[in-house]
Amino acid sequence: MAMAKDRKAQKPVERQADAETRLHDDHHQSVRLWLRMLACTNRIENVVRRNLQAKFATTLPRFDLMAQLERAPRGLKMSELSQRMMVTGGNVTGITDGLEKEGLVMREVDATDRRVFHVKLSAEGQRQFRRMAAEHEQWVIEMFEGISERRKNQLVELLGELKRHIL
Amino acid sequence: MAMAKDRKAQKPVERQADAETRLHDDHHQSVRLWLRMLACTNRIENVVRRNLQAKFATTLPRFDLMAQLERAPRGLKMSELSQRMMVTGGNVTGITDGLEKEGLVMREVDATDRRVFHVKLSAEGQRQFRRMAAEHEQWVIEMFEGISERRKNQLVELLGELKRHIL
DNA sequence: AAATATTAATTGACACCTGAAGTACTTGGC
DNA sequence: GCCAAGTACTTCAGGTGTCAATTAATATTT
Repeated sequence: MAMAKDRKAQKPVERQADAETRLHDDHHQSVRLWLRMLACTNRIENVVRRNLQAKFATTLPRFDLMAQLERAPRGLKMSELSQRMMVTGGNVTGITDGLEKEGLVMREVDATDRRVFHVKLSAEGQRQFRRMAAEHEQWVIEMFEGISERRKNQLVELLGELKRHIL
Repeated sequence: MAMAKDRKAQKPVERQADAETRLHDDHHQSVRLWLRMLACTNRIENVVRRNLQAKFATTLPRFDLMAQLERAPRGLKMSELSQRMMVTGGNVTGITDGLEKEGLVMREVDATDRRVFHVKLSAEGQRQFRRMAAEHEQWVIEMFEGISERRKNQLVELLGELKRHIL
């Protein structure tokens, strides 16, 4: 992706000795960081997606939704799912429809607010998710197994800070 | 080998729910790392996508394809685009169709092999891409601007190693 | 040269995802 | 009580993405 040629800073930046140089380098630095992160994510995501398809005939979004529900035995509202999965509401509706049709999740009406649904894993959904989750963990571990424990810790820490910063 | 939980007793502040919320305490560190990376990537991607839509009425895949072409003035084959964008060939066909219809790219036939196309940016495509790329760079820089230079360097380095390992 | 295999790109079926518009319900001010 | 504003979810159109099957051209084998 990306990268325009050098671009003069448009922000009022102090003209210290090497300010411009540092800013200039920073441009390339951030974009490079972003592209590299994106490349890593895409590769891992592709592997997980292909494995889910090949071994469980399911998809990443379905797995993701079920993973959210597994942590919330009392169920989650559609809006909560939407927020946690970082996707739009309309999307959650579609994925939930599919899973419900297959009997893996169910919508339960709220006692006091008839607009909201509480989505839960069915017994079958729980069984299936647990089988998938165990394998999923192995896939991820294998992909990261060339990286030392120490570096993984560094990455977790640095990405944690990044995550906090970008809100 | 268990991970250090960062459940700081300090802050009763509710954590923003996201992909990482699916974590159990006993999940492997690699899974934690993966989900955190995914969360960061998703957030940044969402910002870029929304900006591209709002300011240029275009999309991330289109931008991505044009970015690849801008770096290859002699053009790229469909298969090369597919490989560099890390998506399937069928997908590239669709995106290229759209851009071609809008006159931003063109397919040129190969002199010796009539199966291949060389996709190039049109003059208009170049103009438009350069405008977008400049802004895109700013968006990325702004999102990363809370992170120190040193940490960005560390991230670039660590992600580079990760990228090499997962092939 | 003819038959076969390989390669580049496209197509079609299906799932995902967004943004905007629509429906049903609840809430808060009067 | 009424009604406007807000909330929870769904629907719809359009672009993105996969895989598998197909078409067309080139390479290889015989």
